[in-house]
Amino acid sequence: MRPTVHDIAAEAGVSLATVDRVMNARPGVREKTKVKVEQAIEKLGYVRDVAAANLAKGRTYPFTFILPCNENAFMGELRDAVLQANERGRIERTQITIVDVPAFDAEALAEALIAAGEDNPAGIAVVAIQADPVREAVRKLTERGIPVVTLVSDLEDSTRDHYAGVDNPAAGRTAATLLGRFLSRQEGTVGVLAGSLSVRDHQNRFSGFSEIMAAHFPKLSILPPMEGRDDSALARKLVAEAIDAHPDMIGLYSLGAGNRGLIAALEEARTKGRELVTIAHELSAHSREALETGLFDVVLNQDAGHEVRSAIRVLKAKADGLEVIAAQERIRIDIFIKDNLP
Amino acid sequence: MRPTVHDIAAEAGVSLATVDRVMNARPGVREKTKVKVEQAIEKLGYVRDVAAANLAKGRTYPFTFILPCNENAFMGELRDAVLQANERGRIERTQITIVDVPAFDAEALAEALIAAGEDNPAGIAVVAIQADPVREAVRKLTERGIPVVTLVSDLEDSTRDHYAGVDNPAAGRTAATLLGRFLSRQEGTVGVLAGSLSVRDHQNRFSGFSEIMAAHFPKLSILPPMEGRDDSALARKLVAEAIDAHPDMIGLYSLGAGNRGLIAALEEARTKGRELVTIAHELSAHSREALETGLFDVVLNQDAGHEVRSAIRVLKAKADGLEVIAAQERIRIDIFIKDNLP
DNA sequence: TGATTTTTGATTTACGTACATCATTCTTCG
DNA sequence: CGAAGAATGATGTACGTAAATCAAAAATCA
Repeated sequence: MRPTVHDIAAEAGVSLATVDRVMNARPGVREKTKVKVEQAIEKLGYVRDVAAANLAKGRTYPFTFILPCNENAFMGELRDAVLQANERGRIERTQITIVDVPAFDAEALAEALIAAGEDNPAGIAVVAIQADPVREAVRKLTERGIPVVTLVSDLEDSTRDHYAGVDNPAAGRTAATLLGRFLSRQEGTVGVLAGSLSVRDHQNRFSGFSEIMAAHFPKLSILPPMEGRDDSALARKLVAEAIDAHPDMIGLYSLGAGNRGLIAALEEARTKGRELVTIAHELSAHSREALETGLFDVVLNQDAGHEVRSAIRVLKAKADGLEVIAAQERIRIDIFIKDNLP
Repeated sequence: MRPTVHDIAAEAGVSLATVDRVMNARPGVREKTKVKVEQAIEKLGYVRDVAAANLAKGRTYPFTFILPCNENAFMGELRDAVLQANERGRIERTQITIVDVPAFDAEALAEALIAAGEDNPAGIAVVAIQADPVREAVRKLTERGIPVVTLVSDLEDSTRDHYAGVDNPAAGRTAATLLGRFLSRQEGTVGVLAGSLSVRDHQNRFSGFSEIMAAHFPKLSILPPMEGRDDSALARKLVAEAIDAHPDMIGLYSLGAGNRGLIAALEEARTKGRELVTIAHELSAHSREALETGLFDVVLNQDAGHEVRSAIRVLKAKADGLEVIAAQERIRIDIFIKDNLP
C-alpha cells in the first residue's frame, strides 16, 4: 500500500501535526525535526495524494489565458479549445478566464500580463510576442511564483516555465524539404508568405525554411518574403502580384494565417494555367478543401486542442509542484496531405 | 458551486442514503423514487466528483496489458511505455499487469484474454490479431462488463470499446503519396516489405498504399509484397534479393518491423550504386540514423508512449463510466524526415 | 386488519489531506 | 531559576463520496 501522512509521522517519530507543518511549509518546526520528516518521506517514498489534498483544500485552479483577438481560423480554434476545456473544468477543478488583447501589440500584452497577475491566478498561459516589456512582465509574474506558459508562440530568453507549441524551425525545415523534393529537378523560384516577421513563430519558420532551401535545393531560390499580417485580403493581393511578377515561381510556402486570401489567389492563377506547389499552415475547413482540390499540396498543422490541454496540464502540475512528462507535452507538427486527412 | 449529493437529496426530497442507492445502483429503491433522484441530478447538473469517489472507495484500477513477446524495437518501446506508465501508476491509482503472448499466435492470444478476464481487472488492453477466437474472447469480456481496448492493431467487427492506434490505411496512403511525389516523373517499380499480411495493421497499410499508387502514380508499379515476419535477417535477405532481381526498382515501402535488416540491405545496395527512395515505419535509433544518412527518406511513426497513455485514459474513463474526449484520443501518424526529427 | 416484505431515513465511519486550536514540552536567555 | 518564546503534540473538523447498520415508515399480501 501507498504510505500516508500517518506512516510518515510514525516513521519519523513525530506527530501528524508536525508532518503537516513540514509538508505545507508552515512555521514552527526546528530544522532538525524537518530533516527527520523529510528523511522519512524519502525512505518510504511518500507521494502526496493530490486528489485527496485538493478535496481537503476545496481547491480549484483559476487560470488565465491571454489570447490575441485575431480574426483568423486558427486563433478561433484556439479560443474554442480553451472554452471547451473550461467546460470540462468542472470536473478537473480548473476555471479559465480568457483575456483578449489586440494582436501584434507588445505593450498591450505586457499590460494584460501584469493585470492578470493582480488576481493571483494559479497560472497564466499567453500567446507571446517577442519584446522586452513582455519579458519583463513575465519575469515579475514568475518571481511571484505564478507559473507562466507560453502558447503557440514562445518567448525566448524569458523566465516562462514552459512552452506549449510546436518546434517552428523544424516546421520550416520540413516545409522546405517537402517543397524541394516535390519540385525535384525543377528550376525556379519559390515565394514565402508570412504574417509578420516580428512574431517569433513566423520568424523561426522562415529561418528553418531558408536554411534547408539553401543547403539542399540550389536550383530553387527564395523570393523576398511577403508580409500579409495574417489578413486575407492583403495576402490575396500580395500573392497574386507575386505570381504575375515572377513567371518562374513554381512553389510557395505560406507560414502564417490568411489562407482564404491565398486560396483565392491560387485559384485565380490556376485559371491562367499556373500551378504552384504550395505548402501552408493550419488545417481549417478552407485549407482542407484546398488540399482536396489540389491547390495546397501539404498543410502543416498544430492541434489547438492539444496545445491548450497540454498548457493546462503543465500549469496544473507547476501549481502543484509536480513533474511534467516531457514526452507527453511535446506538441507535434502534423503533416497533412490529401491522403491522411482525419 | 458544484452541486453535491446533499443538494441532490434536498432537491429530490429524499435522504442521502437513497441518493447513494440510486447512484451506485444498489437495490431497494422504488422506480418512482429513482426517477425523482435522476431528475434532480439532471436538473442540478450534478457530476460525481471522481476524485472524492475514488478516495472513498480506496479504488485502484488494475489493468492488464497483453503484448506479443516480439523482439523488435517498437514492441520494446511499447513495453517500456507500459512499464513507465505503471511507475506513475502510484499517483494515478492504476496498476498494470503485463501478460506476454507469442507473436502472431491467435489461439494463444484468445486464451490469454480469457485468462486475463479471470482476475476481473478494471480493463484490458491488447495488441489484437484478426481472428475469430480472439473476437469471441473479447465478446465474452465486454459482456462481463470489462472494458477492452485494442492497442496498435485493431480488431475489426468486434465488441472492443476503443482502438488506441493509428489510422493504418491513411498511413499507407501517405506513404504512397510521398513516395510517388518524391519519385515524380520517374518510371519503375516499387517494393513492399511487410511483416505479415495476416496482421490487420500491415494489411491496412498495404491496401492504403496500393490504392493511392494505382490511382495517382501509373508510372510506378508495385512488386508483390514480401513478408519478412518482422525478422531482421529475413528482411535483409528478401530485400537484397529483390533489389538484385529488379534493376528497375526505384522505391521501397517497408510497412512492418525489421528495420535493421532492411537498412543493411540498403547499405549494401548503395555500395553497388543503387539508391532507392525508401519509406519505413517506426522511429528508433536505427531508423533515425538511416534518415540522417539518407538511406531512409521518410519514417512514419506511431508514438508508443502516447498510445499507452491514451489506452489507460480510455480504460479509466470506461471503468468510471465517463465520456472520453475523442479528439484527444486520436493517435496521430508522425511523419519524420531528416529535418524534423525530435 | 395484522403480518410480512420492501422501501426509505438517520446516522456513522472511512478515505487522505489541510488547517485550526489549544495544551504541553522543550529551549533559551536574562 | 524562572519566564518568555519556540517547538511539538493532541485533537477535531472539513472536503465529497462510499458503504454499512439499524430503525422507521410504507407498501403488499393473506
